[in-house]
Amino acid sequence: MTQSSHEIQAGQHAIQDGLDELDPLQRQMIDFFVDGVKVLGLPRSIGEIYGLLFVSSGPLSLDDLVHLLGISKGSASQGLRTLRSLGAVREAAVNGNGERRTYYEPAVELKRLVGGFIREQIRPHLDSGQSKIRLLAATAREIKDPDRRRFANERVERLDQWLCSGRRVLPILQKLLGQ
Amino acid sequence: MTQSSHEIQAGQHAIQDGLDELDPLQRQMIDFFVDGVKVLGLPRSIGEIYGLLFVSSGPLSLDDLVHLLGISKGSASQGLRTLRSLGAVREAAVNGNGERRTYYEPAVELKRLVGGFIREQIRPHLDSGQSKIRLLAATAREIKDPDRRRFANERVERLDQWLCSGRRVLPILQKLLGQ
DNA sequence: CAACTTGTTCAATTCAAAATGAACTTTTTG
DNA sequence: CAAAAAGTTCATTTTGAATTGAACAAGTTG
Repeated sequence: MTQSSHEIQAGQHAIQDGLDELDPLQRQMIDFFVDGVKVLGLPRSIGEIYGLLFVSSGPLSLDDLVHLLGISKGSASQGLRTLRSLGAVREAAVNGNGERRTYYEPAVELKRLVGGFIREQIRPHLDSGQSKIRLLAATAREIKDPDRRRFANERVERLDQWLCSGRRVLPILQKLLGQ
Repeated sequence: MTQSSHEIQAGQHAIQDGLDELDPLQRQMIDFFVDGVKVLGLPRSIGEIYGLLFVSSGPLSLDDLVHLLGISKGSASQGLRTLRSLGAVREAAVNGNGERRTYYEPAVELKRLVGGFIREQIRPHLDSGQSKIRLLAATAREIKDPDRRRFANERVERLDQWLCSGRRVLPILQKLLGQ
């Protein structure tokens, strides 16, 4: 009786892998998140996965996602990895008896989601931006012509200000969304 | 003497359309912005255009961009359109005599850039999100089973809170970056 | 008005990112 | 230990978005 539980878990699918034994609400919600993650520059499959978890009242396994969404095991695995790294899903405590697969449920607190996104997607870019600015500054210093050099320095300085503003704002943003 | 001026303008190119008579600083800066706009989900060409304008001490015409960056007239035109709509680029007052083409210079105040991005890219998504949530709410109301309906309403309500938080934060963000 | 110049539009093409699926590792269990 | 289940990895394929380029305004000039 290895696979008895996932039928009970969220109660929405049979064994066949047709991609659409989803009810209207589930589809709408998935669409919502597909669009949502696109805005954030994340792949559609991640929106589908998170969306389905978000409308489901119980946790789902990788297999559930594969069957219900009709996506490949590869996509599901990678998608879950990313969502885990963002802190957008967590492993659900396994209720079951001799249950070996892991079940996932969504993190639904905006604070946590925003925090994860900032940590994983924004900060790294700010950091790499910072180091690119250092290189730019070095290159600007090499310029012979004084006028051109002054102008270049001005612009590099401007970039630096932008990044600083960004850094300053992030924690505030996080705090404001965490109310 | 229709094209005498653009040589003087920013002083960096001959008539030939080789894509790289760019100096190291220009290339580095363009790379910086190519990466930057990718994060924002905008196409590479837009990063190239804005980046080149940003390092140039004088305004540039569409033709200048085409020649210096080695991109098509189509890309340059579309890119400029987007940048204009974002308020990231403005037409420069034409100094010249009988000059017919328009020259562009970058907006370099973070406030303006962020403002344009919010107005053009974020707000529309928040709005369409809002209306999708209304549809979701309607669908949720249709659910027969009381428990499932209650859960669905909870989740839809949660989404609504997210969007509200987003709306609340945007103006604050804008103010903070506009210091 | 005919020959240019400047810029836009949009169907066709190109290309990078995402999805697939088969091979692989690890763990379980009879 | 063999067979099966759960999940990961990664080379190939797919697909959607960006880019191209040719056709098309619109405006200018002799």
